[in-house]
Amino acid sequence: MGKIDWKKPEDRERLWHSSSHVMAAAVKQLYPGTKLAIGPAIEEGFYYDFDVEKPFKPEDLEKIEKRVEEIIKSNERFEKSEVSKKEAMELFKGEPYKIELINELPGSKASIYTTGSFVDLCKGPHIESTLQIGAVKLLRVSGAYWRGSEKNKMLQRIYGISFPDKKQLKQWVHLREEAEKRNHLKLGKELDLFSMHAEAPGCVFIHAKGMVIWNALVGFWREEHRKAGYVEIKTPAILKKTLWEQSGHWDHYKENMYFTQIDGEDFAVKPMNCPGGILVYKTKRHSYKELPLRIAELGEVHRHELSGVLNGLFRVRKFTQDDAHIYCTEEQIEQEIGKVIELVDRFYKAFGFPYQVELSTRPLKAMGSRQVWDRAEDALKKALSKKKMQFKINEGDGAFYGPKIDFHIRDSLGRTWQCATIQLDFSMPEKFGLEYIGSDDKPKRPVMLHRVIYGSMERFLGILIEHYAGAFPLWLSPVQAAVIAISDKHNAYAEKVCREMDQAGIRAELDARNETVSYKVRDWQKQKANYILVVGDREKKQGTVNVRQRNGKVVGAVKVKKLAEKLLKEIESKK
RNA sequence: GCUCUCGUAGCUCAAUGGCAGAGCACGGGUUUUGUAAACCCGGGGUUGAGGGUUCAAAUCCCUCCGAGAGCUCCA
Repeated sequence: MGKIDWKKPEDRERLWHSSSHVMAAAVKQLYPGTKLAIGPAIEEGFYYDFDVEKPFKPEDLEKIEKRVEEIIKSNERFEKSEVSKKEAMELFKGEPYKIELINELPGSKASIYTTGSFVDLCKGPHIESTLQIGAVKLLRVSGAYWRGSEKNKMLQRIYGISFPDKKQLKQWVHLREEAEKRNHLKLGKELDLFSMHAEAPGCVFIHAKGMVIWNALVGFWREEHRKAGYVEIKTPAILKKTLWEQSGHWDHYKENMYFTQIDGEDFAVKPMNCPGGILVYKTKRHSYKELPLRIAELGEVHRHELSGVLNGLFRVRKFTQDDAHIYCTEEQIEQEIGKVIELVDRFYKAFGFPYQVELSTRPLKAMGSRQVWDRAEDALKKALSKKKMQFKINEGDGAFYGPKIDFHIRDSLGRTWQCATIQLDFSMPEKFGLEYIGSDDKPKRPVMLHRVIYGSMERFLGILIEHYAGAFPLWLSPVQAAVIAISDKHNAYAEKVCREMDQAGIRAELDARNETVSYKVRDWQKQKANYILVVGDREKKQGTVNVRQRNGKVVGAVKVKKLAEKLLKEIESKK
């Protein structure tokens, strides 16, 4: 019997796909009326979709898992055979989903796999025997639409994962528990960074400590944008319906917008910042000499997302975009894209995020001429190539008004997030009749570039919490130094140290509580303060603090001034 | 929006039809502390909301609200 090579993706796929068959077999044995849909291997594990009368309960999963284990032990072989479509139809009589699939098969044959008494329509490949599945765990059950369309019936999907041996399962479970410890909702509560309330579903309440991180992010953002030649504006949240009709949001985005009436007139809460920004652009005549105009806005937008898609800080209804709109000539597109790419790279390097780039091109229903699109796509490609960027092309995935570049960062849990995006827009300038005066004294239409880097401040904060597991680098950390007085005799000195650190520009917090040193050290360690400074008689006499690093290492006595200098350097380095 | 699961003190959780509890946190006191939890005492609840079944409901049923995991969606 061949060995499963865990490192080979194709072997994992064989194992998982086979496991899904075994699970389907178990379900069929336990619930004979069940209709089978499909059961593929996925990135991590497998699932099988079932059409059942009653949805599975968690207890059912245990039962199914037990039966799966029994089937595995019985050493069933995976046997492939080819039958005619007609035979297949006969074989899968009473399985409407399989019949639908058979009907769509090209040619006259169908490939089937038999495992014991279980038969499935399947191309394979599979493992040889169920004995090769060393350990299985069924993870969860959820609804899933047949063929992924909400118009179809909702089936019951069971997710699972399997391994060649039990030890690997144990490791995997352990890893998952570790990952769960960095869950941003949990850490957000423990570290007092933010909260969410039933009174405002999908909205975030950012606490004082969370705001420290937020402001550090904004500070970095402002500094980098200033250096990159941006100016910053602020536009209102509530704007008249007529503006949204003009921008096209009324037609295309109404479902996701919040509305209100004031003095008998309709208003909408902005879901995007561009129309407001455009009004600012239009307050005066612009010359070609001013272009490119880079106008940034930390814009708070509201989008009425479906209740089921809300997800902690990752998907919210009210969020802050680190938006910017660049108005430029067509000739300037390439250069401007290049500059945005550089900016994005600088940001992600600062946080240690690896990222991938995707380019989305002209969709079927596109606005503007093919030539303009070709030039625009060309400009995007050239800008990427010039930066020696590897990128994936998503044909036809662009917005209707222009092609776009997306940046996907990978977080510590291995999930990818689309954060930064650069979108070319020929549509808005048209709709709003934007102009600049060219060197020939004739009015011209500028191209508009929409871009974000963090994407959403709220989501980026969530990603950072998990990325760093709550242990923020010094420049972002809410409490950079906690000063612990050994007894209340030392409170005055501790307070002095705290003040000195504070005046040097370090976020220091005094802990003069009537508790033991151990208690306070433990507390600050849990709060992930970067440095814990213990002061008692010795330190008071020498004008020092006793430094303990976040990793638990006690460095020893350091003069207050020296420590402040060292920390400032560390903050400066953003490490 | 759809499917499943969940909602008990500020937090983490217990109580499975029969007196709503524990630890932490919080308040008061003792203690004056040297690097991951000192000790004693105390306050704290319309069990998410509303309705129903029952002699009796945190527990069973229905509706609503909220959350989590998925599905669908994602300018």
